[in-house]
Amino acid sequence: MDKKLGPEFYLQDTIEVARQLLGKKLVHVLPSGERLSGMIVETEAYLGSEDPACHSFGNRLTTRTAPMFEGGGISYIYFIYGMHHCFNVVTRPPGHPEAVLVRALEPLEGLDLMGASAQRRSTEVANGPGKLCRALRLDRNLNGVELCGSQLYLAEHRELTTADVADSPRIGIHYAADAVHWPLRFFIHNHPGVSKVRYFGSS
DNA sequence: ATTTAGATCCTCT
DNA sequence: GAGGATCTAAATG
Repeated sequence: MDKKLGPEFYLQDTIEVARQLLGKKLVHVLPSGERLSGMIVETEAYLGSEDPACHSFGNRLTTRTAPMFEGGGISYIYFIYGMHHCFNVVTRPPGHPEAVLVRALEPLEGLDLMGASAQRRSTEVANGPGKLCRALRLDRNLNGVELCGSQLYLAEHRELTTADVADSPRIGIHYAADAVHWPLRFFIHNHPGVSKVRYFGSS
């Protein structure tokens, strides 16, 4: 059925992975067997020790950042603002603590379980990093798990051309000095599932 | 339409 | 003890 991405995919350059994740499908199979999935429509690259916006800036190795120091192909999920989780895909070989934040999904399977309804359109239940974790039920129990497994994985879904992909500075990293302006956010141009941003226009 | 405030807790200094 | 890779609701112009 699903054509899973192989381990090699995750070892590539982080910016390359961030772009290529657009159009891919993220799948979470619950213990009950029910499937929650969505197409990735927005990502951000975090470039490790040289990136002031990255949790692993300056090779900061802590309990939280440890997954990023592992080899690419596992998850990095952290808890933030006292109530939200953020899901990342770890990239590159061991020792390069880099990752891609998945910021928004277009739900594909399990819409009812994600809280979609007539009132709440499916493109609004996972259009943000915290919201997508709630929709797919991703939390710290899934931190550091393999993304080629049967529980949580990524798969091919839609082929995109370079014309489908837009970029912008990353969101919510005002503390990150000059990196504030780096164009490391990628999203599918004109896709309704992309998160709403009130910085300067990027729809 | 845009801005502000509150929720809420884990991680690091 | 401070602040955060966020979200929602409520207040304001």
